[in-house]
Amino acid sequence: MARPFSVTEIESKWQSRWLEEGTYNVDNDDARERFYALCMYPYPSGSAHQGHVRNYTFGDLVVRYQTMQGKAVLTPFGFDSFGLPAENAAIKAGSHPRIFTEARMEELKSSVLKLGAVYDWRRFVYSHDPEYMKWAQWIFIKFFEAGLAYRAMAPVNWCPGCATVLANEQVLGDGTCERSGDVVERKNLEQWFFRITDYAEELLNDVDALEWPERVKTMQRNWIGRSEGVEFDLALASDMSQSLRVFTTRPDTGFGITYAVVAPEHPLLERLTTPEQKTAVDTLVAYASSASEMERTASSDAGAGLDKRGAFTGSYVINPFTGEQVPVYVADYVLGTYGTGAIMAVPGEDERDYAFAQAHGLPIIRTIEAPADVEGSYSGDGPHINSGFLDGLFIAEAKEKAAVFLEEGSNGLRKVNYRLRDWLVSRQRFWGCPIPIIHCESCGLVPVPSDQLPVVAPDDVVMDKSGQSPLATHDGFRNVACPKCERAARREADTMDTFTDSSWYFLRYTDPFSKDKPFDPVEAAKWMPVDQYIGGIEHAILHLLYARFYVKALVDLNIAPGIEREPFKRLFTQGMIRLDGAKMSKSKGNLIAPEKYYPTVGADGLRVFHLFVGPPADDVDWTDQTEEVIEGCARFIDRLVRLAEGFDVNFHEESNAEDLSVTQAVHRTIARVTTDLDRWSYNTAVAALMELLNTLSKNARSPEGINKGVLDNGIDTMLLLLAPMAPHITAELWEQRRPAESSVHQQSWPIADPAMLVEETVTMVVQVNGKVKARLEVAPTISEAEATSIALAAPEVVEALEGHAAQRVVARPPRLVNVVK
RNA sequence: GCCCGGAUGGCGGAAUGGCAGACGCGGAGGACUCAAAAUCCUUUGCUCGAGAGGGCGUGUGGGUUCGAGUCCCACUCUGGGCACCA
Repeated sequence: MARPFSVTEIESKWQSRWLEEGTYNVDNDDARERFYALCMYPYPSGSAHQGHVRNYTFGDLVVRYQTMQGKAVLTPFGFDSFGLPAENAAIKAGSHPRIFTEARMEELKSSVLKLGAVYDWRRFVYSHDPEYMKWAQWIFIKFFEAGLAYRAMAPVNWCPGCATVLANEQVLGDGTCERSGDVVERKNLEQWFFRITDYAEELLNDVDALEWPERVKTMQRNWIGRSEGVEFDLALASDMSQSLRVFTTRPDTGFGITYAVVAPEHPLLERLTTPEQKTAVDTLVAYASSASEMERTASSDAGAGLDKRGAFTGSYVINPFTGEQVPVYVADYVLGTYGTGAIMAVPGEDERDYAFAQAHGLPIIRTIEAPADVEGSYSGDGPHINSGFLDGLFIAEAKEKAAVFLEEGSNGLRKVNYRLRDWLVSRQRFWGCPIPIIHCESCGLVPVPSDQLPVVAPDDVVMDKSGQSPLATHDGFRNVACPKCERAARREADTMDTFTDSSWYFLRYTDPFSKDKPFDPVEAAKWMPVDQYIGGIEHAILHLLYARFYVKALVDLNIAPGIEREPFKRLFTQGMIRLDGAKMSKSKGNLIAPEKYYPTVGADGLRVFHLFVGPPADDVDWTDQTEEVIEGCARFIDRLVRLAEGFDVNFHEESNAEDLSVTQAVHRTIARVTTDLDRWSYNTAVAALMELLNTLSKNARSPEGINKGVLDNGIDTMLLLLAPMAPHITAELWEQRRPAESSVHQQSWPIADPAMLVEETVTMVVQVNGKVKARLEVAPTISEAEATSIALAAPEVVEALEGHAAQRVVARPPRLVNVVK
């Protein structure tokens, strides 16, 4: 494609100018209104892929647009540079993860620069920077001292093929390892946790006020999974002084309890098991804790449809509602980690209990009248039956009465439970931030003194596949004197989950200059919360939840006093790019590198494509047609260049009616593009600019020509409106046309003149029975009576009425009149 | 199974309850050219018709309304999230 200008020359000229002049550097004492625009902290995966391009195109548009709106825009960049892929690559090549990571950081940085995205590079932050690690560890210690970080035994995901522990997100839905495909096993190890559950209630409540996509908010709510219920005791039939504590959200169904179930891990299981049942129970427990654990819980099938394996313990408990004895089972469908690890089972109203009762021949009693066509359990509302003092009541009222009953007689306690678990933050990996704790036999867990931070892993570590942290076998690293008693002690060998790094980087950006603290709360408060956060939907739960937790905790620990408790005011989640139906990603190897477009359509052309291809939130299918659409976007830029350079343009002196309508179109476009950019409708904003270009060029190329001032104003306005989308060519053309003025990017965003938005005439549609019969040019101020009378007088309407009188006339001046025959 | 989205020309997509298909891609025709590319112009939902013009049309079936792509009900298909959380 021959283009009317040199893409590479112009783009590299402006890119180096923005970089050298620090055009988008912004100081913390800037007097303008502030705006914090942020794209999610990227993992340095090498050169950018189209997903990055899309992300940074949107982010850069926001930065440049808000700058033209007169704001001081904070636009930082950095890297989430710790992580397993670099470690695996290093093991394979016998190299060091830092070498891989830093090479890839350079690649991605250069990709981003070639896209023309602008940042305040003085604020550059990356996770494996010792300066950053120091404060990451300092925060960990603060969490530890406040009891927010603790150690406990926990089951972790172990991949036998990779001989390493995996993060939850690396385990696929079917319980296999995303890399090797092996079935992931469960191992019990002592691990570090953050007490995120302390914040469950606040994390849930604060979701409501966030300006986030509704589906992301829903996903967060579901993940936290709040449920209200009652915890109470089921007395053992053999010894009424002993009891089994259970949790239920449906106390109203208590008359339907026909058995109870404890989890295989339940501490009381051994005592509940009678000698005759011991073999059956042991078999079940062995099965539940076996290597195929993940196969048991993870399934593509509905949970209730899974096999309901279980065994009778030999013991009985008393149903407090009926006084009857019911058997206690052990079953793996009850989780040891939720509620009390034991349940009352009500097969009549619970799907899972029903399946279990069917499989084990246990009685099923309905306690709510179900519609006639319901087979199996019924969880809907209805009057209670077979329920003594609850008979006739509906769920809400019955729940309340039943709760009071349990409170009075069975140690009942109303309780709220969450699905959310504490955050397991330790990783047996090398390429992460070391946990700054020393294990001392006499002093216990001792934080590394702050003057010894950061704890940095030594380079001469052997990274093998033993499965324990490579740091664990490095004596130089591990052996250390206890900071308290100075006796021989050992350093923690685990590193932190990389999600901890991305949980506060946006705070460090606000003040990366502080040497004596992670960030100055006063400086951070000037910028926080982030006004516009932009990223992929894949982070809808984990990253966003963790970062929200971090900020709340940092405020409460007085590390970030005065900062908004929610870090991200507005979130936009872009759609993903798909190739042949699969998400485009490095790991799938189905990338279309943006580099190939820079010499041809340029960054501007590629950016306009990403804006124009469809709604920013929607997924993009990369197809055969895509290349042609990208070229179409470059063609749009070329047509603008030719028009701006006066190619084939005719002028006339006096300004005429056509010129006025062109100027009106210019102002209408200002109004449309502005509202479109504000509501993230970038595809229609580009369409509006294409339309304006069509109007300008049509008039300028007509034999009568156009008034020069009108055309110049039209082109200048287009350059301003297009500047955030195609920053290079607009800067170049602006400089050519107005060499004495400052850059297009330093201009104010244009404002539509309201007088120019008023049209002299509008087309009024006249319908008969909803079918369009006539179009009339009328004044926009036309009255209802006037509109009605000229509509009825229109020949097409008279004809359509065939002499009948109109039954009814609906007039919506000035746009429409509908005559009902 | 539960919870969210989505379904509009050949394709990507536009449309505060008021002219369906803006804008672009692709197609067709033309201008320029020895020719091609590039560029520019015209045209392009389907269908009947020589034409004027008519009929049909936003996944399906109902409903509300003078009027529905848009609102309501019931489905179908499709994408995603969660998934034995009591």
